[in-house]
Amino acid sequence: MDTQLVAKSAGALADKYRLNIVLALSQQDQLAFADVQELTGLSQPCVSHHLKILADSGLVQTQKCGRCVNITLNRETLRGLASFFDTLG
Amino acid sequence: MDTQLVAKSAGALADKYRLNIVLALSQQDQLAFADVQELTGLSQPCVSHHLKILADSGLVQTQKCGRCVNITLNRETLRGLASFFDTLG
DNA sequence: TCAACTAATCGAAATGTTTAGATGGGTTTT
DNA sequence: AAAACCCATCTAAACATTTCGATTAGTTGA
Repeated sequence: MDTQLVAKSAGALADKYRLNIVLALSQQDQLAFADVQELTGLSQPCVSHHLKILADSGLVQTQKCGRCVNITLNRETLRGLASFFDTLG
Repeated sequence: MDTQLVAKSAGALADKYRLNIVLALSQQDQLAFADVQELTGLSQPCVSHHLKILADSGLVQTQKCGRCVNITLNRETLRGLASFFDTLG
C-alpha cells in the first residue's frame, strides 16, 4: 500500500459519518443505501457523496442490484491500512 | 481507542506532508523543526501548524530543548490506530 | 409506454483547511 | 544589554469539503 493511497483512505476515514458507515459495515457485512441514510440522518445526495468518497478510496464497494445499491466493506483495504500503521508504530 | 480519536488521527494522517513527517519519524526516531522544514519545503508557520495538528491528535510529541524543538513519534497511537482498523477488517 | 422509485449529478451556500507574510515571546550568544 | 535565533500565533488569502435542494438518469412495475 503506497503512501498516496494511505493518505487518501485516511482522509476517507477522517469524517465521523464515513467512519460510522465503515463501523456498521464491519458488523453487518452489507448495507442498503437507505440503511446508510437512516444511520447518518443525512440527505440522499449527501449520502451518495460520502459513499463515493469511501468507494474511491477502496474502502467499500457498491453494487447495483436492480434499482437499489448494496454496499459492502473492502476488508483488505482496512487490513492494508492497519499493517501500514503497525509497521510504522 | 474511541472513534472520535480515530477520526481525528486519521485526519491528521490524511495530508501528504504530515504523513511524510510521520514516515520520517518512524525511521529516525527524532527530528528537529528545521529538519521538518527541509523535508517538506514549507514555510516556518506552516510547519508549525502541521506539527500542531499531529501533536493534537497524539501522533507526535514535541519537546522544547533550549530554543529548538525536538519532535518524536508516539508509536503507541499508531499501533492503536492499526489495531482499530485491523479488528474492523 | 407511463408512472413510481432509487440513486447520481448539478448548483450554490456555508464551513473548514492550507498557506505565507508579519508580528511577538522566549532563549542563546556576543 | 543587544543582537541573533527559533518557533508560536495572528491575519488574511486561496482552496477544498460538506451539505441540501433541484434536476437528471436509470430501473422496476402497472
